[in-house]
Amino acid sequence: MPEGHLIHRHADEQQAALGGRALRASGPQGRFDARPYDGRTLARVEALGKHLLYHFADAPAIHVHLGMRGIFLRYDDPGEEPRRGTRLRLAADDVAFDLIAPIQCETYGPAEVAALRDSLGPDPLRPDASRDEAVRRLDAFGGPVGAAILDQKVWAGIGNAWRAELLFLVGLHPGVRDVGAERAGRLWDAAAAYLALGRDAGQVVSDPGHPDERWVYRREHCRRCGTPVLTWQLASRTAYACPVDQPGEG
DNA sequence: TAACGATGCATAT
DNA sequence: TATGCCTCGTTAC
Repeated sequence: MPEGHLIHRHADEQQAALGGRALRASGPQGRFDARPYDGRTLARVEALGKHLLYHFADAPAIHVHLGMRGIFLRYDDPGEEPRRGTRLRLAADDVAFDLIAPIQCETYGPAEVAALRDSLGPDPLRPDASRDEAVRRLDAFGGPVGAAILDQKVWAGIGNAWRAELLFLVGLHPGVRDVGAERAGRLWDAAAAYLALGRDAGQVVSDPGHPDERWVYRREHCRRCGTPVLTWQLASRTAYACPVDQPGEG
């Protein structure tokens, strides 16, 4: 489930629980050497799109990407044994967070942190994101809008479920190529609003009155009009669209 | 209980 | 293009 809204949720939760505290760090699985971090103070947990950065005062950052399978487990008793395969445990005296099956968990020096920031477009959940820059990057992308918003260099944090639902919400077919500044701006505003709802709810929310429902994502029929949902491959992922509510095939 | 696909993407081929 | 992540929910058997 880890699209950007859940990464931000993890960052917020772990910042609140662990930020500013001296931590016990361990790598039970053996694939990540956590010893340099044991006893260090965690300055800040930061989300950038689907990436997490753990900043320490006197040590390089830790970079984590969950990929599709990565998860965090929270233990309110840090004495609990980590389950097999735990890549990283960060613990205070009253809580522990275990990282399982991430696609990336590694030490990042300042240059790597800077390169990561450079590689990502604006993140609709970050207060420092520029709407103008987001519109510029989307408008400048040559291909279909459904490929653009999955490209993390264009916007950071959107995944396949949000692609489907956000494009539905603004009535835009994923194949449309020349979105223009006005529609790009409306799509950005929807992303910022709905990802915030999703972060707070802990799931994709595309209809606040029915948070467990989707409009087209992984549906047979459009939830609004009942027309069969079209599916095809776009940017190596399954795209979903209602031909009635999202006209204008690219 | 097993198979399968999935909300991601780095890495190998 | 294929595969690997100590995964998970749903579906099929």
